[in-house]
Amino acid sequence: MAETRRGRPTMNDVAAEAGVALKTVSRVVNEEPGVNSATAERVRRAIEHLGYRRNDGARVLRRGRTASIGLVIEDVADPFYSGLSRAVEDVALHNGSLVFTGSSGEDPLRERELVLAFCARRVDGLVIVPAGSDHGYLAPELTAGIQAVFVDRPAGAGLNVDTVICDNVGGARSGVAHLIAHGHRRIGFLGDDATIFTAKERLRGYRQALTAASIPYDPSLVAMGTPDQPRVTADITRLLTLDDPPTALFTGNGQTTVTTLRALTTLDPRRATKATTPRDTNTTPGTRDSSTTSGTRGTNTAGGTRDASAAPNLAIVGFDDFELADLLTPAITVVAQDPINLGRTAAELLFRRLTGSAGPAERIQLPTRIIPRGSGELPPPR
Amino acid sequence: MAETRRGRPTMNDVAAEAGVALKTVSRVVNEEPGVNSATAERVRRAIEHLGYRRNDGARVLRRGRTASIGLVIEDVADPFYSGLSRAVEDVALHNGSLVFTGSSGEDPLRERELVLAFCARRVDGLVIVPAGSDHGYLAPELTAGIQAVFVDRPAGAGLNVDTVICDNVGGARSGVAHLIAHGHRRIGFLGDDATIFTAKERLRGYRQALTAASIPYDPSLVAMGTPDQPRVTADITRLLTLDDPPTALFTGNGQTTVTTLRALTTLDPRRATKATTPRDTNTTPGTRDSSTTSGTRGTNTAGGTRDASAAPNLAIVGFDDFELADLLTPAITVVAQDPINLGRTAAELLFRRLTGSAGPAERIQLPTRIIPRGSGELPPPR
DNA sequence: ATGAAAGCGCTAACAC
DNA sequence: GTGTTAGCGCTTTCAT
Repeated sequence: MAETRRGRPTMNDVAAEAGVALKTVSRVVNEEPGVNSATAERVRRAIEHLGYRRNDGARVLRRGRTASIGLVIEDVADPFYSGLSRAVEDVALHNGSLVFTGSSGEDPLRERELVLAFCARRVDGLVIVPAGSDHGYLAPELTAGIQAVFVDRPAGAGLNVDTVICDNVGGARSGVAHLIAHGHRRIGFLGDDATIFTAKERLRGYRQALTAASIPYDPSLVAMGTPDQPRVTADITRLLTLDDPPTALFTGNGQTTVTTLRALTTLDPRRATKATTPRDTNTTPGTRDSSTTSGTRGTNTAGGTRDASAAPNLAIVGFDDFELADLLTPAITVVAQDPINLGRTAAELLFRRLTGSAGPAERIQLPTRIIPRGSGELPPPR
Repeated sequence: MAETRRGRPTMNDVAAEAGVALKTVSRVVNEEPGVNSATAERVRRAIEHLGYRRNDGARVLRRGRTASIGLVIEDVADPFYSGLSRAVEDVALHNGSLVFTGSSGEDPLRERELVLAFCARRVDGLVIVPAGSDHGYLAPELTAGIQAVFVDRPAGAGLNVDTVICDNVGGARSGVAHLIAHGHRRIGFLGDDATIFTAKERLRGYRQALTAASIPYDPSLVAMGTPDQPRVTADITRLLTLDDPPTALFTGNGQTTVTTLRALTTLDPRRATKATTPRDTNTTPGTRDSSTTSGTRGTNTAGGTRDASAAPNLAIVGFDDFELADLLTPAITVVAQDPINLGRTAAELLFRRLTGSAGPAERIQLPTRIIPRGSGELPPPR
C-alpha cells in the first residue's frame, strides 16, 4: 500500500522493509527451505504491507523457462477451434503454464506474425493450426529449442514436427460410403477452400468411397471454396440444376454444413417461410415483431417437402459435429471428430516434449466416428 | 544457425559477429535512426546469420510495458465467450499487444489464480468476465497501475472499475413482454444459477414485464440453476405438470435455451423418435449405423404436435442468439446481445485507459434486440 | 555516428 | 540460516 518510489515494490524494497537481505526474501517468496520461521514471518509481513508480487518476467529472464506456451488457431470464435482451445488451456494450466492465444484468420502472414511474436516472448512451446504451408520461418526457433506441435493440419514441407490430426480421408470415406449404402449414387461434395489441407484430404476420402463402390467420379458434382453464404448457395443451385442432379450431399466441414442447410432452406419455397428473419438482420424491436413469423409453425412438414426443382429431398452427411445437429428436422448425420481430444492430445504431447521426451517427430491420427441422425439415412427419391 | 554457446544468440553475440558495440545492434534491431547504412547492413547480416531474435522478455523488464493483456472468461468453448474473445484478440493485435487467455470455468478461485498469474507476468491490463464476487485481491494490482475492465458482469462491491455489460433487465423485459403481447399470461422462467449476476438481472426483467402487464408473479413458474440437461429436464417436467402450466417459456441464456429445446424434444413422444442418437453417445461406426434413424424424416410434423401432458405447444423466447436458431422448427425467437461488440467495446476501453485516458470508471451498457423467428410468436392454446 | 556503463527484478552459485 | 556477488538480455543515459 505505502509506496514512495514509483512503480511496484521489488524484492529489494521488501528486504529493506523486513531488515533482511534480498536473497532471504527470494527464499520466502519461492518457499525455499532453510529460513528461520520468525524471519520468514517478518518477510511475509513486509510483503503483505507493501503489496509485493513477484515479477515473473524478471524471474523468467533469469531462469530460462517462461512457463507459457503460444496457441495459434484459425479463429477462436469457431466452435471447433474454441473447443480445441479450451482443451489446450486446461492441459497448460495443469502443467503450470499460461497460454498466449491468437487467431490467424486463415492468413499465413498473420500466423507468422503471431508465432514470431510468441517466440520473441520466449514461449516454451507452440501449438499451431497452420494457415500457411511455408513454415521455414519456424526453423530457427525450433533450432533454438522452442517446441512446436501442429494440430488439425500438418506443417509445410521440410519441417519435421509433431503433428496431431484426425483421419480426414477415412472419415470422409465412411461418410460417403454411408450415403452409398443408403442407395445414393449421385453424391455432391461441398468442401472448404481447395488450398486447405483438410479439404483436400476429405475430397480424397470422397473419391475413395466412390471408387470402392465403382461409381465414376464426376467433377461437376464437386464444389469447393470458402464457406460463405453466397458462394455456397450459388454452388448448390448449380448442383441442383444439373441434368442429373445429386440425390445426396456430403459437406466437408462444420461451417459448410450449416451454410448448406441455410442455403437449402432459402431455396425451398415451402421452408423459406420459416426463417423469415435472417440472422444478422437489424430488426427494430416491436416493428416486424409479431406479424411475419407467427403462425408458421406446423405449416411445413419439415422433411420430404422440398420442391424438386429447387431443393429436392436431399440426403446429407456433414463432416464435423455441431451443436443442435440433433434438433434439426431431419437431424443431421455427421462424421464427428473430437476437437477437445485433438487439443488435449496436442498439448499433452507438447508438454511431454517440454519435460524432456526425445525421439523422432510423432504423427498422431485420431479417429472419426459417424453419428447417424436421420439426414444421412434418407433414401434417394423413387 | 552457427551457435557455439548454449541457448539463443543475444545482442552481444550479434555485436561480436558484426564487430560493433552492443548498442549499435540495439539501434538496428529497433530501427532507431542514426546508424551508418553500411554498419547497419553488417549488423543485419550478422542477425540473419546467427538467427537472432530479440528477447522481448528482457526488453519488457527494462522498459516497463509488456505489450500484453490478460483475458479471463468463463469458458472459451462457449460460443458467447469465444466471440467475445475473438473481438478482444483483434483489438489487442491492432494495438500491438498479445493476449493471455484463461477460462475460469465459473470458479472464483481459478479466476483469481489466472488474474494473479497474469499480473505476475505484468500484463498491462486485464479484461475480466468475473466468476466470483469478491475482487479484493485485485485492488493492489490496480493500485500498482494494472488497468482492468470488467465485461458481461460487474465487479464485486468496493471495486471501482470500468464495466461493459448488456442491458440484461431491459432485454429480458422486452422478451417477456413479447410473449405477453402474443397472449401469454403463464410464462415460465428458466434461468442460469441464481448466484450469477446476469441470471438475477434477467429475472428482474421478467418480473418487471409481468408487473407492467399486471400479471401476478408466481414463483412456481421460476426455475434457476446450472444449465445441465438433467436439471433442466427435471425443472421443465415440474413446470409442465403444474395444475396451471405455463403456455410459454423464457429461457435465461443460450445454454439454457438449447438444453430446454433438447428437454422438450425428449419429453415429446412424437419428437422423441427424431433424435435417436444423442450427442456424446459412443456409436461404433457401422453398428447402429443405418437402422434406428432412417426413414424418420417426415414422420413428425415438427410444430404443434407435442403431447399436452408432456410438452405442449409452448412458445419460447430465449436470451442470447445462437447458431442455427433460425433453422430449427419452429425457428427460435431470441433476445440477442452482441458478444463481439461486448468484447470490442471492453478492449477498446482498456486500450484507451492504457494510452492515458483518465477520468472516473465508466459503466457502459449495450443494447439488446429481439429477433422474432417463430417460436416466440406462437399463441397460447385455444 | 558509435560506444561504455549502469541497471530493470530476479535467481544461481557460492560464501559465511 | 543468511548474505554477497554476478549476470539473465535488454534499454537508458551519457560520453566520445
